[in-house]
Amino acid sequence: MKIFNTLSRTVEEFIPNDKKEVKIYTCGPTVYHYAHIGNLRTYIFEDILEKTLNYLGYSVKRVMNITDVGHLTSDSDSGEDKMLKGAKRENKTVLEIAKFYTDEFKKDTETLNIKWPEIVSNATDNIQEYIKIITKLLDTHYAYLSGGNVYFDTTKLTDYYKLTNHKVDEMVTGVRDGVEEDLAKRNQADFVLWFTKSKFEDQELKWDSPWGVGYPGWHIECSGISMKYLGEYLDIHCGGVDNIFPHHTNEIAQSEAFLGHKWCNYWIHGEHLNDETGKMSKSKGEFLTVTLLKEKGYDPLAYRYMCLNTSYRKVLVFSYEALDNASKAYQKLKNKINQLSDEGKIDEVEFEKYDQKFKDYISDDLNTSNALSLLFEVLKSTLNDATKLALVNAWDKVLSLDLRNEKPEDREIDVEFINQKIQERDAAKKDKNYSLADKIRDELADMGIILKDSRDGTTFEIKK
RNA sequence: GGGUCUAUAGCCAAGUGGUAAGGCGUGGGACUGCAACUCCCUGAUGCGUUGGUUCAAAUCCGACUAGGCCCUCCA
Repeated sequence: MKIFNTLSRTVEEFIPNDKKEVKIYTCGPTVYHYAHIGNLRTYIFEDILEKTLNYLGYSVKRVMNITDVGHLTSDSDSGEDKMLKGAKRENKTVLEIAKFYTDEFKKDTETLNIKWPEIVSNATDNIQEYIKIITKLLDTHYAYLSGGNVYFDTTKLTDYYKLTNHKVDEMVTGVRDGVEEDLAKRNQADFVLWFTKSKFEDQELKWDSPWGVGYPGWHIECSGISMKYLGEYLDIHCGGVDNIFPHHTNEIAQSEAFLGHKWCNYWIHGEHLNDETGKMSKSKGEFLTVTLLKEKGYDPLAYRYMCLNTSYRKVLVFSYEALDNASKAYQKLKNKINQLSDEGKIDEVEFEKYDQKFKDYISDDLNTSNALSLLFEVLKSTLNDATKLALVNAWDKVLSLDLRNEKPEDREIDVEFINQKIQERDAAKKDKNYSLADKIRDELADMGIILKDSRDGTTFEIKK
């Protein structure tokens, strides 16, 4: 497989440390509010990555964190603690908020057919890991104590900026409004590993540590959780592009200083979903959630389709026009598939030929756009239905678009009743009583039963 | 100011040196009582502008224009 590595800014051949099992760490959500669909785009991309690796024969061990402790808390930041803000907003404790929004996030991922990682760990469940790492960093002088906090000394590294190509001298502090310089730091780029002093006096969650009661800095959680579950050598670390700096830059710094060797070989970042004005945020413009899409009558998987129609490395601009576009295409795609019959024998030779093409596309830096085009090509081809369906079923393991409507077995369907209605309508049609015929059709439609007239008679389909 | 990315038809979008995939929409047709669904046909002498390299450029190089993102909250 070929994949774009942010470390080299080129597409590289993917070579895992262990041929059999690929170790992936993905940065999870901060659970202080509902996720918007832009947040979810990143998880869709990571889901495709994991399933692509599976499809190509690798087994994957994937770990994700849930940030359930306020981690804004740099003294150089005047923002608010997001977790605390969420708790205040809803009159709950931080942990209650975390639990609630973790569950909501999980529901959203299920709706979008995103596989929940094998291991998901809360930031607050791994405090001892962070303490272990920080202790060693202090012993080896990569870290220092100042003003009650533990800082990482970035000048101890020669390649601190290897992920971003930033130049130290050109860095500007306080570009964003309200950012102040932290005077306890030795160097501008240093960052906090452990807090005991913060301007946020009401931080709820605190733990004892060798440096006093406090809480971890926000970069240390990912390093700690990753190394705890995946060991010293990581294959892939993912996240949204916004994490490249400072979060991933600092993760590399502290992890490699701790380990004494290279930590992760491939850094893969998903681009954002923007709106017309730029970056999507929870406080600006319409708060686009999965629930909102449903309320507006969209199938959430149409959004997944929209994401798969382009590269994970390109900014996607959200518009209802684009979503309508994707919805229509997705619906038509499913219609085409659901009129195929299971009859016939699978043409193994053709199956292999097309399946190889599919693998070539998805292993080309996850080119899902071409994979979808190939799907349309197959449906248009002269292959028999059984072969087409076999390909659809196989590829949907990666695409996860529910391409075949499940038979609605969970719903009681009175086939007798429907057939009787169809007969009534046929009779009405024969009498040219079209108003009655249309009335019957509309009534059934209201019940979610869609009639389809064809040369061979009328059939019906149950809408989910 | 520094870093980084993007610009292809009304819309989404593939394409990484060999003469512009695919989808949506539009228009026409088949089917139909009418719809819906499905099927067939239909669109860029041109890929932000402009120089250059080359037998050959959407693809490589330079300049310019427009825009996004990052530069200590962030997917």
